[in-house]
Amino acid sequence: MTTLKDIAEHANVSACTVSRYLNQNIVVKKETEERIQSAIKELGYVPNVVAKALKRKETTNVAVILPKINSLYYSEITSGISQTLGKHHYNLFIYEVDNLNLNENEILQLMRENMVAGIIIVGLFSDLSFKENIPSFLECGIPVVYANRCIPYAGFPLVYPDLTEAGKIGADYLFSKGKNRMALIHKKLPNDVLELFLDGIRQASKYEQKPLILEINDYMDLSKDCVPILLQNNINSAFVLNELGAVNLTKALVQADVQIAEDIAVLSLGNSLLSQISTPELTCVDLQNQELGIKSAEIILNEIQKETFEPVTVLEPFIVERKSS
Amino acid sequence: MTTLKDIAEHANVSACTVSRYLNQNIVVKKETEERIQSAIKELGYVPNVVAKALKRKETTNVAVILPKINSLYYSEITSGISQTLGKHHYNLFIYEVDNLNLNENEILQLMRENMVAGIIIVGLFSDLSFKENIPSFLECGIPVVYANRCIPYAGFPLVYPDLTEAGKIGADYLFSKGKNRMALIHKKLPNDVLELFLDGIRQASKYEQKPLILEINDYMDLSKDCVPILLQNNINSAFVLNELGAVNLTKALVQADVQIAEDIAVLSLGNSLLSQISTPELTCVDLQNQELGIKSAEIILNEIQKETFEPVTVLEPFIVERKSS
DNA sequence: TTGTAGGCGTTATCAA
DNA sequence: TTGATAACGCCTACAA
Repeated sequence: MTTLKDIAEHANVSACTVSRYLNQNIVVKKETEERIQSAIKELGYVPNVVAKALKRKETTNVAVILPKINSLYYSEITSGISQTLGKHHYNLFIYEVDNLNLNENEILQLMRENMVAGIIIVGLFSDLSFKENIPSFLECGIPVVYANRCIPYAGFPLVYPDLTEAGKIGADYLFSKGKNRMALIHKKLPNDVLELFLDGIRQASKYEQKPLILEINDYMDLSKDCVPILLQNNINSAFVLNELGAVNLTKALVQADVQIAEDIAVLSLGNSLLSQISTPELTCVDLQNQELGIKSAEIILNEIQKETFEPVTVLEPFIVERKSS
Repeated sequence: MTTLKDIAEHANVSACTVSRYLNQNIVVKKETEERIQSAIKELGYVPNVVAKALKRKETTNVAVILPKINSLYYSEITSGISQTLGKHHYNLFIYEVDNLNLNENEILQLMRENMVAGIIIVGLFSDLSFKENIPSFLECGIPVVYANRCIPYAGFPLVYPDLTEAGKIGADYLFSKGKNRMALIHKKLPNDVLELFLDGIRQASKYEQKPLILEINDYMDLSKDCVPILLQNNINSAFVLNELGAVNLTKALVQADVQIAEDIAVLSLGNSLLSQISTPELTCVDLQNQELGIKSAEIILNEIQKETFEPVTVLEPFIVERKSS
């Protein structure tokens, strides 16, 4: 393994000259530079990032902590993060909490052991895991971004989509299509998060409409447990706050001979491949997952490098019109 | 930051005793052990993995190199890898080649700089990137697993699904449903890979059937460019070697009033959420993506720790029956 | 513009 | 069973 010292000897300079030349673009005599360069090529020198990290007490590794990677939702966010980190020559660690079998303190220990430069915690917007642990992360001097959770600012940077705006533009859109009896369908969202959407819907309807709120779960048969309720209540639009739920509900409606869009419009929250390949293709509110990742990464890099950060970054959702409404 | 030395002083032993106690379970006097333990708790010691890596000249970080993470295909594989690495206390670096803007040599350099313990290269089975570079990885002493590519053994471990078997069981299944005029539809698969499937199909049909081979791409309108061909040729089953392609073809067929399963059976290659939410739900050949990840990780860990490896690991695909055939 | 020397936190070697 | 010492490869005062 070729080291800096080898290069130095081969180029007849000191190790520190090589180091400075390599790291800080500090001015070096032209002739020296050439000698160093050719030594590097000749000996095939590759800097040792680990040694550098030990000395500088900081790595260029950023950890992303998420429930699981194998979902379009999380992998889109991750992709945004990966893009941005890559551009800045940072490496990306992935920690899947669901697979790791570690509690939050053990994960903190893992982060410290590995001297990660920063941590991006990503969850569902209904999920608050790690929130209580962030102060201990910060105490250790590890920058954190808490992504995708809509909570009040509490001392660490937040990045999340504007769920009230999502509710508003969703409702606005459905009303504009003449749909005035809306069902708001969600999958185990806690009340405070649901309230964000409802706020938006109230704004859009000027408080004149109250959507029918329906909670679904993985074990329900939507055909039996959901569609009849919609029909009995003369619902003509369903705003589904869960993309897979929207796809499945659409299926159930089609099965029940409901005309999607004409009879009941379906609007899904989230714009992944799922909405696109559903039959009919789903109109949706795009929450900008990839952008969420990009922003999260930008913020953590700022924290790492400049030690300052935007406290709260809110992403604006938008409608993508397709066939289901 | 508390170091090993601090613990040593606090426990009145030498640093090396602490180190040995922590790492190798080497016998230590009960009393000493207790002193060390309490010092660790009292001072809140967290080992420094970076320093350890420098000294030992090896990290516990494994790099996964893949085209992009935001697809169900790659994220399932990644999830399998992540699971296994996590169990063995290894960390997972993700490098998205499509986002990285680096050529293969630069990526090699990145791996070396970071002293990764091993590399898992994941691609489509039709893609051979990095193949030529693997010898240089190995020269540097970095273990590599080349996952998902069906090539002859060439000195480094391979993990891939048995595509011939996939062709065989797919064809067997379709024949068993009385479908004797098959179209084999693929998306820019090179001939050698296509040939693997065809081999399997020949085995199943005892060389009596020749499927109609059709190549699709992202810019085609399947309704116009594909469905008519199937109808003109009296095709009654479509084996689609691309999951999204299968979903889209199914849509196009439904649009053309073709009865899926009765008129034309659709069989997709790959069993992600896409097949499940398609209408009708797609019968498919499951290639065991997650298992592919698990196996790849197991093999790289063996390479790293025991310096031996299974040369070739082949995964057996199986049919998952749903509604489309 | 360049060099010297010491240390980042850990482990390996050798000796006790 | 334990300790002293010297590295691992790099960076950074400080000095020249």
